[in-house]
Amino acid sequence: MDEAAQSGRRGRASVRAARIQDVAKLAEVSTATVSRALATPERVSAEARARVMEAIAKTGYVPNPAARTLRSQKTYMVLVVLPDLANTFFSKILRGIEETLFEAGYGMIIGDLDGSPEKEAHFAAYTAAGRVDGAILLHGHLFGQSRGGEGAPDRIGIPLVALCEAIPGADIPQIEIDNRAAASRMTRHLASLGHRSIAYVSGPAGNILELERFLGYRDGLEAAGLSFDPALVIPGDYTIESGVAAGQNLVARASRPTAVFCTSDEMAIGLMRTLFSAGLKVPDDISVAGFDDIEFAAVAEPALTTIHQPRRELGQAAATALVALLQGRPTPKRIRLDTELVIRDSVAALCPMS
Amino acid sequence: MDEAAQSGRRGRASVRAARIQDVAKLAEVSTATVSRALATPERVSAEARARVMEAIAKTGYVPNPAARTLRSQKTYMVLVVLPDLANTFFSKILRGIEETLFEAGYGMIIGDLDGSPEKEAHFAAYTAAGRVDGAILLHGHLFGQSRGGEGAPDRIGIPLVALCEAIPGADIPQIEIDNRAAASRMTRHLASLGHRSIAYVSGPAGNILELERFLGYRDGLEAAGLSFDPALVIPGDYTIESGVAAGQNLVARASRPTAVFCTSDEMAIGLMRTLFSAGLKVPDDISVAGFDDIEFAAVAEPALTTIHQPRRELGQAAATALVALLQGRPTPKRIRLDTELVIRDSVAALCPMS
DNA sequence: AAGCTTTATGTAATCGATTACATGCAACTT
DNA sequence: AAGTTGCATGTAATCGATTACATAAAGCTT
Repeated sequence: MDEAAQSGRRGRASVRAARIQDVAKLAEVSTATVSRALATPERVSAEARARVMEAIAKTGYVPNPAARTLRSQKTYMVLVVLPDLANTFFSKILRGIEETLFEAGYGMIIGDLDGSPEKEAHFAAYTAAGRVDGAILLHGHLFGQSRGGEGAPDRIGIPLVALCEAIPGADIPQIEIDNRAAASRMTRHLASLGHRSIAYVSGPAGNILELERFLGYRDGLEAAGLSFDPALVIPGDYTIESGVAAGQNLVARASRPTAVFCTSDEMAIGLMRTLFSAGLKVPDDISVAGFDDIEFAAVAEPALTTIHQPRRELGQAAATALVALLQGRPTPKRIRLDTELVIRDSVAALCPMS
Repeated sequence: MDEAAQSGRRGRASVRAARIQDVAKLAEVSTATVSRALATPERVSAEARARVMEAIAKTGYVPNPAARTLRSQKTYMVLVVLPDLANTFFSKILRGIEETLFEAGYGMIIGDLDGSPEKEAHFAAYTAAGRVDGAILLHGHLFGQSRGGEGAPDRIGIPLVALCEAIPGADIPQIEIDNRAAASRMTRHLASLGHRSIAYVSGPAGNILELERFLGYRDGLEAAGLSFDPALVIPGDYTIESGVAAGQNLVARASRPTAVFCTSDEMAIGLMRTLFSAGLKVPDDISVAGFDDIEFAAVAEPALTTIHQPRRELGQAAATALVALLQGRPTPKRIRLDTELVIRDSVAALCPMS
């Protein structure tokens, strides 16, 4: 049952990878010296180092990660857990994470929950099994424990960082934007254009982001001297489909709000779709605002007024914090990056006549 | 320099993970029996197995992947290399891959080239270092060798599968759609609606997908009795931005085609954006077709006529093929999945008057 | 010059699993 | 009853690195 023979590849790529022993023999030093030449070059004489490097180049030696991990108990791998990879909001965040981790010598494993929380257990096992040195969590809670609960100990035992969705009660660094302030800002922007009836399309119930943004929406209403009307809150879950559904909800109403604040661009785009199909015009008949500033926001028709999140920077900040933790350095418990109100064409001043 | 003490976590999560020895001791068997109870249960007596299982449950034992890999030379990890994670086209493919790999007991590492081919070397090192058992390549060529070149041996030495972008001359399974036929189909569809001047927004030069689709475009023209006009080919690279640029190109022209076939939905959406900004109406003034059928295609304004690719199924098929390879089973060299022409609102019949 | 430090290197234990080989015992054959 | 076969299990080698400890040589101190 020789694999190489069986697959008919013998003699091709089946040359065994070089081991540290091969390098040591070629350089006429011990394996310890080879290892040191790579990890702590200053502790090896210049000539020995040169011979080792030459031997490495000649053999094409690459340290075996499994052996290295087994001995040093370090995987140089980080797990990134996110709720939905298909959500374009995350891709640029991942970029930021990946590039920062890469520079620090870490690889990245992506754990896509794909909307099914059961999968979380699967990825929690990754950490438990020691497959990764640390994890960045974008999905709003810790492994194992369903939710907060007075200082429950994190049974994971590896450094964690929460990104975007702050985890209440967890004693780990949190990297986020000020969702509440941003939502308030957008609500006030709409109000400042004369809108007095501003609907709100929410995120998933119980979601921390949603909580914050909802509070911001209410803050904004209050600051503008508008009263809160529960009938203007339409449930959503950040997906295009829920935006479409919210649009249908809106279209079916006898009296409609003049502006709609969707807490994700996906929902805003889905919602606009429904409005168009119903013959309504944006922003003439109704203004629509989004949140996130994904790539498609700028090219939507009409171009979407939204809140810009520094996605790449968020990823970088989270990765930087995690690497600090992994290297035993301290890191701030809470990092907040600034958002920006991006004014495009989907929101217009309310015509006094309507 | 005790890490646990330093980070102040001692006594919390710093309980050492259970090893196979701990389980063996508790179950009063040897480590070999524990290992066998997990890998080949039928070779262990029922009672021993029961004791082992109980001990595993009690200790929460999870085999150390590094140790397992070191000994068995299997990582149970697969690398997926793709050109651009931010391209929404890939996310559902990844889903299909991930779910299939997961069922087969494999994990997935994502290698995002992020538009910079240099990164390929980085991920090639993953395979060389034995971090993964196999790889799925979505970026159109093999590692190391820049391009084809008469039967160059794959120096990687691990099973590979090409997905979406067939790799010419490579002796590995290819999973794809019939890009040529699909492009031809769309071109004929446009022609059948009376369009005689059909522009083509291309993918990146040299890209295999692009090659195929371009051939399909020409097939379609020919089938419709239309002659090919090089002036109607506008360069693109599948991104929104290049679609925007293609739109500007179009707008600037004195005489415009009546239909534009964009070889990605992203480009189609970007292009429509530019047309709107220039005061043109889709599909009244000009018809626009896409390719891929990403999520946003259905909610674009107007909804995009495009080619639907079975993305999840493509991912599943690729993963299935790779797993077969990894397990020494044969797998077909070429798998082609069907596409579908999705007719929405961005393409209209040409008004004879114009 | 004896003793101490520093520097460079080698030897071998170690990480935690898998698995080839050995062993003991029961069941079966003739 | 002796020999054969097969099953369940244990012993120990092995994967390929890192690193604690040992050692040797060179440089310093007084």
